[in-house]
Amino acid sequence: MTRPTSRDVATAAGVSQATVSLVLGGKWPGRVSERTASHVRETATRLGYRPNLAARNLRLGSTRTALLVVPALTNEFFARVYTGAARVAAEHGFGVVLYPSPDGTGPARDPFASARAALDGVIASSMAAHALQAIGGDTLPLVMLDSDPAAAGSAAHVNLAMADGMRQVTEHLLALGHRRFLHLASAVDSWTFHARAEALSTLLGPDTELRTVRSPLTPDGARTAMQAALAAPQGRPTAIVCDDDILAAGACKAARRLGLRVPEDLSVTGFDDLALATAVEPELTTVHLPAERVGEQGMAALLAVLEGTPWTAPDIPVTLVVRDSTGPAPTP
Amino acid sequence: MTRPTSRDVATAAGVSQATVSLVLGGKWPGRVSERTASHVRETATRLGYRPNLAARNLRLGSTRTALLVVPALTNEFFARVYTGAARVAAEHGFGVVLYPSPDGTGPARDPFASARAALDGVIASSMAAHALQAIGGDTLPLVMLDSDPAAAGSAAHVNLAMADGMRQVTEHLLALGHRRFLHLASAVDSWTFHARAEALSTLLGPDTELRTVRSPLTPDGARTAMQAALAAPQGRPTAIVCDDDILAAGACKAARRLGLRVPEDLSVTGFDDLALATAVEPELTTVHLPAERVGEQGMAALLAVLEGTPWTAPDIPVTLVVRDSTGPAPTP
DNA sequence: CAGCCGAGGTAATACGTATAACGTGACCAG
DNA sequence: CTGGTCACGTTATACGTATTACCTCGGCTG
Repeated sequence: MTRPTSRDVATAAGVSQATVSLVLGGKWPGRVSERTASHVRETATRLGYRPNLAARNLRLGSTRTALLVVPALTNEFFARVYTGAARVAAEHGFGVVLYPSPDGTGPARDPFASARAALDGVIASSMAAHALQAIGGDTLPLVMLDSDPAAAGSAAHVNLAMADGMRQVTEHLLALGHRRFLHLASAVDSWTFHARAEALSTLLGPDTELRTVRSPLTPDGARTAMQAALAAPQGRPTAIVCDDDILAAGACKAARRLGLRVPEDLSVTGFDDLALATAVEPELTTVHLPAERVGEQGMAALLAVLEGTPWTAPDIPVTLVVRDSTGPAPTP
Repeated sequence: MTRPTSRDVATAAGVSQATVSLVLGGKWPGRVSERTASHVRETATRLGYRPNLAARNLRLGSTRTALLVVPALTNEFFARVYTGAARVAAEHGFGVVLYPSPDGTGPARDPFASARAALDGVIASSMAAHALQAIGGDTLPLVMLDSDPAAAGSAAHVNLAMADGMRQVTEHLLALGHRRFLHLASAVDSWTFHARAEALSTLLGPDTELRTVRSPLTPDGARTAMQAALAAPQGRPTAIVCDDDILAAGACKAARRLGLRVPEDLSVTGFDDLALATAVEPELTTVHLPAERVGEQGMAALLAVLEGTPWTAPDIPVTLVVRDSTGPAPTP
């Protein structure tokens, strides 16, 4: 009725529990004869034996499980980060369990208890990193994703080359003749967005104009923000640099409602390169962020930390993908 | 150096380990004095004590952890299912760990080992349900999502009212005067899509025309499928019923490339009501599927099964959301 | 024939927790 | 003064596994 234990297998096979453990653990070269080994294996499968992970974890003192802290999985970017992390984890016999930190305000409840399993380490996305440290996450090996390198201190971190991405955006737009910019920025206050904003303002020359509007990461948020910004009496921006494809899509829509054509009257760029970017029309010019690679490197970094190996890696490169939402600046 | 155990707390507080366990477990009304209880609590926090989950799980014989098997998290629908399941789980002190079954072809590797923790139960989305049973998932309490009620047998299942959703779609389109339909169906061979196809073909009257084209769930897939279908010499369909918003968005795009306006020349409907549906233009008329509720009910069903309570619930209702991608059938 | 060795196993133990079963005084009733 | 009860804890044990240390016995060496 109840699940068979290694001892059940042992008695059924007429050997000791230790032998079962040795055989199934693959630790029997020279300790157990081939004959009994195969007999044990056969008995185990016959009984449908599955090792009790809780017991094994207790014994080994390690669960081979990492906690990934992300704001929201419904954001495709983080879903892809998870996918990458889970893949690398699986290759090393690790598992990944998720802790969604609501609204990027940091963990609402104790993530270490919420993860029902004991944890070997933590991978935290930028929005939650410091909040996590405050809770005491630093008692566990920690890897931070897209976090301020200065604040990260000694902790391993995996960053995207956000500033370089912004450089590619501005160079593209400047080459197209744009001089009046609107930065449609995320309302979330994380290093990622801070780094982008800073890069943008330093990259633009003195003969340019830059306004910034912050908006929640929803299409509606983008639309209302845009309406306010474009309705302003003074010279309209000709290029909208958005922190996110969702914002960019909303911006395109808002522009068209105001009678502006994209990209003829207005150029729009995004970040992330979500599936959305090629689903809308015009297809978005956007900075492709290799989200899976962020997850992969995050997990790789954690594995390195767990082994005691020092871990460093250059920022993950990002590339601007030019599509149909950007064009030459309109001539007045 | 190493993490403190309950025994460490006990010696530090000058009591026995059992007392620590009782106090921290909240089982001390009348067994421990208020004075020592608070002293123990204080010592525990001072030492930064965290219970070893592996040990607790072993002792209790339960991990309060469920496995959620879904095809891919990057599909917003399943990300939302997870979110709902995780919320209800958290309310009951449960955790949810994910097993992404690649391509809906079923688990590639043993999911029970991949989940590094012992499991209390499994919630499997339709695509993987039977594959899961084949592996031996039926040794664990099982809840199936969107699976064939006939095949589900005695297992608890949570289904969306797909047939009713399709009814709403067809009624809407028929009322608009459409008679020639194209079903842009998913290439995935699951009950969900089978149920929809069957519903569609039985709901359409004899004076109508229905063709079916299957396509992978990507924008490009939809585009090529559409091009083939609309280029056909015989009478073009005036309404495209898509199994998915992604397909619908692709269909709209393909139509426009062929010089057809949506919805004036061609009506398009979707399923799911993803964020995409309101991001594209025209905004999609689509069947809203309450994905979070699927997750919530799935978890609730599992909790009921674990308690031995019989669990049944009516199909989760779905509602057609009429937006801008459907309109009156063109008059020839 | 004593001694030894290696092959093939087994017995014992620890991991950290939750809980059932069992003290132990103090205080009070008889 | 004795027995009982209650308040407050403690001792002991089990969960299922991995691993260390030990055992046994046949064969081989000297």
